[in-house]
Amino acid sequence: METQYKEKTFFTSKDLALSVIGGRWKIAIIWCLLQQSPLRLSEIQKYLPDVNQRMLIRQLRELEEDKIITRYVYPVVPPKVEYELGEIGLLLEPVVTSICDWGDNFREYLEKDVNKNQLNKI
Amino acid sequence: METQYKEKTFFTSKDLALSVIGGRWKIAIIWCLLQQSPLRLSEIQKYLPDVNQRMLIRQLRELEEDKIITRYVYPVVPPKVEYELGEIGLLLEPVVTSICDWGDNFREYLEKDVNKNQLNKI
DNA sequence: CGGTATCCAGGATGATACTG
DNA sequence: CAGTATCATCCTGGATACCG
Repeated sequence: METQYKEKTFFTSKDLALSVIGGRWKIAIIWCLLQQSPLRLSEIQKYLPDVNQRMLIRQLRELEEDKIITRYVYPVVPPKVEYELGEIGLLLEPVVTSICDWGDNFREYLEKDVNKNQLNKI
Repeated sequence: METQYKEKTFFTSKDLALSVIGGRWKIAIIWCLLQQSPLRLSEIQKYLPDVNQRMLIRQLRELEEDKIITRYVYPVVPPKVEYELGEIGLLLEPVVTSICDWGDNFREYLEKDVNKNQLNKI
């Protein structure tokens, strides 16, 4: 999902939000930066081993473009770059928290379901 | 994004949640069903005119598979099908709400930004 | 270290037409 | 109405090579 709000004029709040945070790995990236901040690219990669580097960088760039995160480049050798949530990015904490909470509920729900099925087999 | 939790063994809560609700239009669909329920396919399409029918149906099927929504088929002519959030799907309300709230914040943030840029031009 | 460039493959998404 | 089938396109992922 690409950033689109610059080209469109009308958006509901959910459409606007989803156009920014709906990308494949964006919530995961924001989750990382809520755990620890700032983070270097290599550190984000440790948090998210399933994301390949190219995709990770793409999503980071898009988040940067939308001012969700800030990218700090230190002019040193070897290069050092740090990522950090910006003002509006930090406000995503309730979104990430509610998603994680629901994930917990869903896990319990799945386990209840497993138990039910096992009972049915008796 | 496809449902994956059936094949994988280890998941953080966020990964589990995202594997279920991370699909391109799933949050939007859930948003619809929180506005009004039950809904027929054609009604969801009115809520979400940007989603093509094939994709909408796919995402509905995946959500059904994961027990987030329930699909009721009435054996009438012409066909009548209704969609409704299930027990665990209803618990997604805080997720959708927090996303909408953030969207509002982001919109304000963008407008502040526009004003700043206009001031800079003076 | 933190990228970019390229190629290739597969899956996700979209547009359109068609059907029971 | 609620889909399915088909075809085209875009997004994503993996591997690799290379650079400042």
